[in-house]
Amino acid sequence: MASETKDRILDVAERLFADRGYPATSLRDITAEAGVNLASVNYHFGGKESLLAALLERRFAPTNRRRLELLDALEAEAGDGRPRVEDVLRAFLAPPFEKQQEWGEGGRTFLRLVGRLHAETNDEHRATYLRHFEEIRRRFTAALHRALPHLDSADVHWRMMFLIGSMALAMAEGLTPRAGGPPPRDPDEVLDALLCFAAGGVAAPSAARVPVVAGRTDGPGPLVAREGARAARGR
Amino acid sequence: MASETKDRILDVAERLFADRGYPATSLRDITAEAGVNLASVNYHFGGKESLLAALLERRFAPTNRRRLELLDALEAEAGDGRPRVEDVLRAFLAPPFEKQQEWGEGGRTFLRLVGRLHAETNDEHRATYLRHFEEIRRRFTAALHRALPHLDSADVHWRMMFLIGSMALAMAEGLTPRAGGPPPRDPDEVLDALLCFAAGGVAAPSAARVPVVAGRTDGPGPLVAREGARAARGR
DNA sequence: GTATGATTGAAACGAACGTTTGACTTCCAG
DNA sequence: CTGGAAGTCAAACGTTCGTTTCAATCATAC
Repeated sequence: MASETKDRILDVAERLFADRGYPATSLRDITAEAGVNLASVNYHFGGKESLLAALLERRFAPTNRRRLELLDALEAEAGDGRPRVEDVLRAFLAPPFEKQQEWGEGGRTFLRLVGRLHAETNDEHRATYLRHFEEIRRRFTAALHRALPHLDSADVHWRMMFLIGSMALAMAEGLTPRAGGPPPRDPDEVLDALLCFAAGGVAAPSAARVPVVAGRTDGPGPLVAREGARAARGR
Repeated sequence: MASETKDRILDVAERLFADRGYPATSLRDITAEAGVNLASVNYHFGGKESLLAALLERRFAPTNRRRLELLDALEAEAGDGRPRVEDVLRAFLAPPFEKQQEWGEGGRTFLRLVGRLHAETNDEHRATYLRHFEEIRRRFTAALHRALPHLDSADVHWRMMFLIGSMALAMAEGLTPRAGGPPPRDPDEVLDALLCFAAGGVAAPSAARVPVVAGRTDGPGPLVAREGARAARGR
C-alpha cells in the first residue's frame, strides 16, 4: 500500500513546505530532492493540493484522535464537576509534542508546517487544514468554558485563540534555533513552559468591560486597569 | 512625492498580500485591482520584493517608534526599580492597535499581514520583515526580564515568544470574522482581552524543572505538576 | 513465456509569473 | 513654442509553474 515512492514524496514535501511555504515550493523541488520522477506526484496523489491534504492527514489524524481521547477521559473523570484547567490545556497541547517525539525529525518538521499553516488565511488549502482543526477547537473551547464558568463565552473564545497563537509560534519557531531567540530546549521543556504560560493566561482575571462612558473603573478590579490603558496610550 | 499611483499600489498590495499571502499574489492582480499599469510597480518600487519592503516600512516604522517611545517613558519612570509587567506589555501590544484605529481599514489589513508574516519562515522577505522587529523584541525581552526578575532568562525568552504568537494570531484572525471563531469585537476590546491573557501568562509561576529522575515533584510547587504531565500522557 | 495491471521515465503542454523594452503622453521650465 | 524629465502604456521577454501524455519498465498471475 504505502509504496517507497509515496513515502519519500511525503517526507520531502513535508520538509520543503515547512521550510519555504506551500506556494513557494514547486513539485520539481520536491521530486528532485526525493529522487523520484516529476509525474509521480500527480500519479500517486492527484496533484499538489491533494499532496498537501494527504500530508496533513497522515500526521493530523493520530494527533487529534489522541487529543479527543485525552479530553474524553478527562470529562468522564470530571463527571458533572468542572474539569481542571491544567488538564484541559494539557490534553490540547501535549499530543503534538508527544507525536513529535514518536515521529522524530519528521514530527518536528510537521510541527513547523502546522505553525505556518495557522497563518495562511483565506486560501483554498486553508480549508483543507481547518477541516482537521475546527472540531478540535470547538470541543476544547467548550471544555475550557466548563473549567472556567465565571468567564463569558466571548472571553473563552478569545483566550482559546490566543492559546492557539502561542502554540503555533512555539511549534513554528520554538524548534528552529535562530539567533536572538530563546535557547533551544528539548520538547518536553517547551511543552511545560507553554503549559505554564497558557494556564496563567486562560485563567487570568477578565478585564471588566465597562461601557466607555468615562475613564472610571468599577466592578471587580481588572488586572489591567482602564486608566493604565489611557495613560500608556498617551492622551 | 507620494504620487497617486504609488499610494494606490501600496494600498491594494497591502490588502492582497494580507488576504492571499505574498507568494500567491501576483503583480498583475495588484495592478489590475489598483487600475494602474503593470509596469508601474517596477517603475516606482523596483520590483515585487521592494514593494513589500516599502509597504512594511510605511506602517512598521511609526508603530515601532511608538513602542520604543512608550518603553523609554516607562523605563525612565521606573528608574532603578522594576517596571510593572502590565506597563511593559501594554507598551508592546498597544501601538499596533492604536495605529490600526488611526489608519482605519488599511491599518486593520496591515495587522493581518503582520500576523501572517510571523509564520513565513526562512524566506528572503522574512529578513526584510525581521529587520524591523528584532530590535523591538530584544528591548522588550530585556524590559520584561527586569519586570520579572525571579524568572530565568530562558523562561523570559520563551514567554516573549508565546506572547508574540498570541499577538500574531489576534492580529491575523481576530479581526477577520470567521464562522466558529469568537464574535468580532472592537479593537480596544481585543487589546484588553489580549493584555489580560498576556499578563496572566508571562507572570505565571514557572514550572520547577526537576531533573527527570522520577515522577517526584519538589521545589516550589509548579502550577502544572510533572505527575499531571505523565498522567495525561497516559503511561 | 506471455499477458496484464501498476509504476516509472522523458518530454512536452499551456498558462502564469516577474521583469524589460520602447514608444507614447503629460507637464512645466526655458 | 520648445525641450526634456516624469510618468504611463501595450507588448513582449525568458522562466517557471502544475499538469498531461505516452512509451518503457516492472511485477505478478496465468
